[in-house]
Order: sequence, then structure tokens, then C-alpha cells
Amino acid sequence: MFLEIDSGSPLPVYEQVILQIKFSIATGAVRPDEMIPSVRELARILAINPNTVARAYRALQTEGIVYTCRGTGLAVSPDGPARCIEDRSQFFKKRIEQLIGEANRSWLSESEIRTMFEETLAAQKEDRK
Amino acid sequence: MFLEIDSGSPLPVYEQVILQIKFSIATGAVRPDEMIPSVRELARILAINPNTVARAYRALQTEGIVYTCRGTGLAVSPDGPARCIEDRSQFFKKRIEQLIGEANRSWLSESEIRTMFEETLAAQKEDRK
Amino acid sequence: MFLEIDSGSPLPVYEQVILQIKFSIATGAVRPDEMIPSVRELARILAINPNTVARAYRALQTEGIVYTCRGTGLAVSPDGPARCIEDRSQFFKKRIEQLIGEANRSWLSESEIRTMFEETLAAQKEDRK
Amino acid sequence: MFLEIDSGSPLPVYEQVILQIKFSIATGAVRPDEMIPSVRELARILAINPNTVARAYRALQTEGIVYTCRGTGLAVSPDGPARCIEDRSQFFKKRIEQLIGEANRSWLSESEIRTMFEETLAAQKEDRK
DNA sequence: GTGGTCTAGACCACG
DNA sequence: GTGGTCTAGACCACC
Repeated sequence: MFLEIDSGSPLPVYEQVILQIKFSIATGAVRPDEMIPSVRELARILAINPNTVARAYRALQTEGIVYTCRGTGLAVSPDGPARCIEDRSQFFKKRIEQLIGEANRSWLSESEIRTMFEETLAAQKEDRK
Repeated sequence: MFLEIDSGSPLPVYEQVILQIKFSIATGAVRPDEMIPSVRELARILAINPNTVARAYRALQTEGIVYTCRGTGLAVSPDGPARCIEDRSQFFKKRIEQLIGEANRSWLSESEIRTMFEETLAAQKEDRK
Repeated sequence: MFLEIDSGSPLPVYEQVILQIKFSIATGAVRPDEMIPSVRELARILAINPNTVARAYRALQTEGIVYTCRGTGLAVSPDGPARCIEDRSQFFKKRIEQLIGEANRSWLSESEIRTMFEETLAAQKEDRK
Repeated sequence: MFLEIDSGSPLPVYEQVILQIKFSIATGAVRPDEMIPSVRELARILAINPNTVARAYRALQTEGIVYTCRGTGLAVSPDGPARCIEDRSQFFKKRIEQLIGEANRSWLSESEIRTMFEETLAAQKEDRK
């Protein structure tokens, strides 16, 4: 399990934690009934306030992605992976829809936006090498 | 000149106004030294708070995209179009970088994100027919 | 609109706030599209921390009971009343089921538990006179 | 002696154990000077943490409901039954008072709450058939 | 050790 | 003025 917080992102930290945990579950890094890091531990690792982590965990719990084992911590729900894969998909679909919607409203042509997209994709691919 | 506000968007209203005005200038809908709508008029047309419009106009002014004609209103600067075209480009590049950055952090593959992008592009194209 | 917090209750304060707001909506004290008290105001009235109120309000929002008017506050959703009436019902049904379940497990007879119930009902009725 | 733990209950497990033991004593399933199950045995039977059972037993001991037989275990005090019957009564009275108090604060009418109560009573009676 | 609640106070974005 | 985020630190219940 490997989490990454981008403090420069417009997304609030607690939402990034939610997403990253979901992604970890979606990719199978944490399996059903396995425990996720404790609030305090994750807070220490990410160097953020435990309350921020707790808030993210609370959201995951009310969503039914994880469940509490009283006194011992939080574990991934049996149907967690399926939901997380779906969520990830939905998340990016929404973002892309917004992006393209704005492009349309700004009269950017289809080919212009596609070019930008492909260029950025290629550039980031290069970065990761 | 044709503006469109999406109240459901995560972008704050005043930013949408800024963008839409810039886009109008970039596409040539308003030309240098032409006047843009008054604060009150635009607020009425878009059914939003005049303060919000005023804030957007203030930003455009400090950016030098528009200039004041004492007593009569605001007009597009001579170098407005060039700057707006550049801004629009920068705006979308940043958005796309964020999107792809998040996709990477979530372990979404290049082909998955591209598929989503192309599907949404095709879907919205269909909608506009 | 009239809210009452019982600091001696086993229910956490923020949940009491959620319930009381829901009850106010259920009984029609606040109508759809009407605004509910601001976070700071309610915190002052109830003499609790604004964060506690904010947490309750956040929950109501994610439940779709209220919606945000950016920069101005929170208002009751169109379908808020219906949902709140249903919620209130569900809440008490669950509590009663738990109570009677425990009574059964403790081998308390039906008549014994009914007697207690009616006595308490009568006693509290007397109190309110 | 027959104990039942509801892991979905909002009551903590150790309290459920205390209650169930008390109820067993109240109904005469275990008589004065008879021994109650050992910590390990009960933990095994209920499939819960021995620490949880130990905590419940400690509470029963400090309340004087049970006493230690050095080296052999715990037995019911001579005045155990009387105290347990009283405790059971007090427990349910408190619960009912809370329930009706909340119903009042939520503006639920006397007849509404009574109807719910009687319906649940009838439903659970049906279930046990 | 675990999560959960609550307080206090700072800062930001929005209208 | 509004809500939203984040930090810091205290206290509690549970296992």
C-alpha cells in the first residue's frame, strides 16, 4: 500500500486520502477483511493531522467501503473492491465530462483539446521513465 | 457574445464569468475597444449576484484584459485577444495535467484514461447534434 | 424552529443536532428552500462548538436533506420533508426494536415491558403539564 | 444458563455480557452460590475476546453480584438475585425514559409512539412463534 | 493499542 | 456575512 498526497492539488487533503485508499483497494493492494493503516499511523506517514485522516476514514465507513472492528481498527468490506473500481471509473468520467464541457463552452475545437490531451499524456509518460 | 454559467460546476461562479469573457474575446466575439456588458446588465442576464460579476470584472481589469472608459464602462484592450487565446490554452493545459496526474497516482493505465476521454468526447459530440 | 440538546444523552451532540434539524423539517418548522440557521449562529444558540454544528450540517448535506447556496448558507431540499418524516419513523422503529429485543433476551414478559412503557409515558405527560 | 450476544448492537459487548449474566441470575437460571462459567470458557462459547469477559466479570465483582472462590472461579452472591431483578428493572426504565424523552423532543405524539411500540411488540411476538 | 467526539482557533474561498 | 478545510490537543470507550 502506497499513498501519495499532493499538497498543491486543488482537491482537499482528506479527499485525496479517500481517493488514494479507494485506489489501493481497487488495485488490490488491500484485500477484503484486511485492515487499513490506523488513523494515527497514516497521519504520521503522510505528515498530516490525525483528524484529517479520521475524517477520510469516517467517509469511507459511511460509504460502506470499510467497516470497524471495535477496538482493533478498520478493515475493507467484502464488496469494497467492486465499489472502489466503480468509484474510480465514475470519478474520472465526471472529471473528463467537466473538462470537455468547459472546452465546448469555450469554443475549443475537438482536435485542439485532443492534441493537448495527447501531448500531456506523452509528456507525463516521459517523466515517469 | 454568449455566456453560459453552469451552477452545478465546481468552478466558482466568478471564475466561470472570467473564463467565459476571456473565451469570448479569444474567439473574437468581442473585439479590441469594443465594450463588454455592464456589471448590472450581465448580472441580470446570468441571474447572478452583481458582486460576483463585479469581482470578475475587477480581475479582468487588473490582468489588463479590459480597460475602463471613464463613466461609460469597460472595453477590451488592444492586446486582449492574444492574451486570452494564450490564457485559454494555459487553462486547459493545467486542467489536463491535473487530470492525468491523478490518473497516474490512481494507477489507471494510459489506455484506460484515453478510452474514457475519447468516449466522452464522442458522447458530447453526439449531444450537440 | 426550536432545538434542544441534552448533554447527558448517550447520543453524541452532533447526532442530536442532525436529529433535531430533521425533526424541525419533518414537522414543517422549516420548509423547502427556506434556510436553516448558520453554523455560527446555531453554535452560539446551543452553546456548542461551531465545528460540531458544521459536522452535523455536512452529514445533512451528504444525505441530501439540505443543499448549499454558495456564500449564503444552507437551505432545505425540495424532498427534505418527505425524507425527514420517513427518517424519524425509521429512527424510532429501530430504537423500539432494540429495546424489545433486549427485553426478550432478558426474559422480561410482554406485560412487564408494556407496563413500564405506559408508566413512563404517563409520567412524562404529567411533567409537561 | 443461556447467553446471547448481538454484535450489531450499539451496546458494547462487555455491557451485553454484564446484562446477560445479570438477567440469568434474575430469572433464576443461576442460583446463589452456584458458579458462573470461567472467563476462558465463556469467551470461547461467545467467540469474543477473553479480556472483554474479564472486564464484565470485574464489574460484576465490584458490584457484589458475584464473589470469588479462591482458585476455583466466581459464584453468585446470596443477595444476587434480588439486586439483579432490581437492576434489570432500572435498566429498562432508563432506556424507556430516554426513548420517550427523545420522542417528545422530536414532537412525536403519544399515540404515534405507542402505535410503533405495540406494532413492534406484536411483530416480535410473531417471530418467536 | 484502536476509533470517536469535542473544543479552540486559524485560514481560505465565495457572494 | 457564509460554509469549508486543517491543525492541535484533550478526553472517552472499547478491546
